Amino acid sequence: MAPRSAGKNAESSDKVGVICRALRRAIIEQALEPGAKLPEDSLGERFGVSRTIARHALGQLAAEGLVELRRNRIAVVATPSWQEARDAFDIRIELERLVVRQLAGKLTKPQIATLNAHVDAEDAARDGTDAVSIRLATEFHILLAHMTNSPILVRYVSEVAYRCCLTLSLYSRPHSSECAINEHRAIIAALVKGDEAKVMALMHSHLDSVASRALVAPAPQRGRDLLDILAPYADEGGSERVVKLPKVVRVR
Amino acid sequence: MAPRSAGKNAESSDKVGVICRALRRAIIEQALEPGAKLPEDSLGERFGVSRTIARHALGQLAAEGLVELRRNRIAVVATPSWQEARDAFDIRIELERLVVRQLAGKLTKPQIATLNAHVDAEDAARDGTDAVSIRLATEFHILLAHMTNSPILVRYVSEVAYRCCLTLSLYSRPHSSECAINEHRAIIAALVKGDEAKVMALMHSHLDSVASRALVAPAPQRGRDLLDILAPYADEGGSERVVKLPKVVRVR
DNA sequence: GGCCGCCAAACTGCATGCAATTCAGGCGCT
DNA sequence: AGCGCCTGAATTGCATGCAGTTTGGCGGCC
Repeated sequence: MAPRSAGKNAESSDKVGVICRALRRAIIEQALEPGAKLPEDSLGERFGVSRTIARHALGQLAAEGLVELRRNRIAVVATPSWQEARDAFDIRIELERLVVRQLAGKLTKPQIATLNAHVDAEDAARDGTDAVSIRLATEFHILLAHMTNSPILVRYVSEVAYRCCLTLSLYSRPHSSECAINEHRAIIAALVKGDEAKVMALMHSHLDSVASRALVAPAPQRGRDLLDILAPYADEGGSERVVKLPKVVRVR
Repeated sequence: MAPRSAGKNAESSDKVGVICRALRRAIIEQALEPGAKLPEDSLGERFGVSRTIARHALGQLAAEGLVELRRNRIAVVATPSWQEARDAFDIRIELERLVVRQLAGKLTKPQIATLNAHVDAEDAARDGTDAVSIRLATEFHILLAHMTNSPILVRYVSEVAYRCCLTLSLYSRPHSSECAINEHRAIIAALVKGDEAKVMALMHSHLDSVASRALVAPAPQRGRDLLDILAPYADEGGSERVVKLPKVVRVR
């Protein structure tokens, strides 16, 4: 219970951080869809900074996997493959099991209140847009991570949760949030009760159900995926082996 | 076994990537100790690039937790607290259990050969410097992660493994590698045999033993830790509440 | 001697400029 | 009409320059 460093991470007080946070939020609220272009100029202009800063922000987001950066090409919002989405959920399950394992029976009263308040907010937002519900649902998990007081865990859970959001907006159109909210409440209850095994199982099944609701089919063909299919053949090895094909595929 | 995208990540073909890799390696080989200063100028000069690029590289490494970036201050190699070290190992254990779970019984012959060759290399390096053994031991784990063909898993395992290296160089001076090598061999054997539960247990105990060998004591006082102890009291909240104290503490 | 404040050097924060590359659309050819 | 080339506009890669901040050491003062 001893307060560890809740330290601000590297990006939190400068303009780069502002841009990162704004873009992250735009991405998880699906205002920016996967594949959306992010030119440095436009970003810089929009946020009132120079390209240098916008570029740096894109670098950070790329390191988090939210943005794809290819040399000499416009940055785009990442478009994870179905398999990557699945992988992200697998990792997320393990990380969040770790979170609730550390938290079981150790929550303070104010923490419990905070969690309940958050779920209430999720409830209240049920008749709002999907974007907001998704964001709130994700933030619930990040909130839990924060309560471990482990900056590393916070970072990884946040990142992977954002990535999962991204895949949700790619592979699952309808978002039914009521059940998720109930599951959140169940998790809080089990955490308070301190039943470690139970809460780990709950979290597991919660995430697993979100994942399987979202990632139902391997969906080999969906939307603009032709390039994804081609990608593995094109980017193998270090030496820019380029697949030569007639320019048939056109994105957007 | 279908080959997924083994895609190069964002940083791998430009000068930024070169600097990042060089610094990462220098850090895990302890050529750069925790706390070492990394001025943008010097880096740029050393690598023949401008400050802009060096700065960008530092940003990436900061995102990975290897470097600490404080506004208007020289970047330094990260100095994780003991608790952060412990957290990193906890996360690492979960992630690597996931790795070997995915890999159990699914290794191809060439993969097995690669792994064996690597452990042989570890063996051969036993009478070299500690730095090299540590690096090789870490690379064994990253090699395993690569074989899952999951770029996300590779990224997280690599990051957290590097962080653990960093803590090793902080909190544990002597490095006994023989047992680690044997444990690596045992893991390979169990992977080949396909015994999922066994290999997960092996990996768990392997990492746990490394961790407990390294992080024996809570070590509240060790080296330069005064600042770490003070940190939680100083950096709480967003608004730069600075602890005012006579300049007694001096680092280096 | 020890402590405080000041000042120059060092360093970062950021914008801008130039070269190189990619992109898009039009033109000519078949 | 369809296909390919070619050119200008858009965009990135990177270095440099300037302004603001920190650092560390020197001199003065107690």
